Amino acid sequence: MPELPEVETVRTGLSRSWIGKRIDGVELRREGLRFPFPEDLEKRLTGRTITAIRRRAKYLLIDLDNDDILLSHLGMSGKWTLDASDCEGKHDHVVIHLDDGSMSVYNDPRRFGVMDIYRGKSHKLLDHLGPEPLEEWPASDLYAKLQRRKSPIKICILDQKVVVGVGNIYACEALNRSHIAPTRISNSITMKECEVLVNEIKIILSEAIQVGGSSLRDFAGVDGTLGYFIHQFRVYDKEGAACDCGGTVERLVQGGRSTFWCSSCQL
DNA sequence: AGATATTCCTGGAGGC
DNA sequence: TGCCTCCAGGAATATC
Repeated sequence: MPELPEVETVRTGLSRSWIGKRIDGVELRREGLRFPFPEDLEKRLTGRTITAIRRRAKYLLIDLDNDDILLSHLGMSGKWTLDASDCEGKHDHVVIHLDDGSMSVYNDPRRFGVMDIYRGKSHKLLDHLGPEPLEEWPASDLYAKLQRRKSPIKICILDQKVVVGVGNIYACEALNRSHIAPTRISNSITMKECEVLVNEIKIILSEAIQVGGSSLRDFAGVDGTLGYFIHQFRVYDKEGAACDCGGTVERLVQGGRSTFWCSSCQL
């Protein structure tokens, strides 16, 4: 579900409520999500105070007062709810009880999410990740990576080794705004086009963060509020609709996933 | 190494 | 109403 703007929206929401709170209890309702939970997860969380919440790519990094880090990835359908009134939902997998008496609930129907705890600099899932698009990310870095590859550009920008945080929606939207066809083979993309694309990715992610991300089926902020960026979509899930240029939005499948684009203005 | 297909899982939508 | 198939915001893994 969540791409960088949605995860960032969750990070902000969790930060407001969690920082400075102590975890008084943890309930793990199943063995794990995408991967098994570490055996000592409950023990390592209980009694700890949350000191900060960071984001790396689409991962939430929850810093604890003993230098352990709780890692949470929302997968396609994961959702954190703060101040939850109940935790008996069918897919309520993890419940955290805080010292103010509140409950935070992690719900994830498809269970593609990840929950792990680690200490130190690196984690297996974070090791290979590419640059953060909203931090230092020069177009020359993207250009160099695209030169070495021979996949369609859409596939490349979804690859977290090339750049992190861009998922299917924002990949489609950024390519449309950049007037680059998703089918273009990566090593045919010029430096000039990389500059445009890097710029558009930065802009679209920033704009989406400003309005709380995009709410399609599952996504909502930690208090249930919806993200409004869906109203800014120009191509995503709009097959047959008119593009701004007067052309018609088309759909194709790349890497088993839907791509929406306009062949009139994306070349 | 890089490209591609497969895999995990549930639920909603649409066809009949 | 029910049953079926297809599709969904991710990304590790195996295979060539």
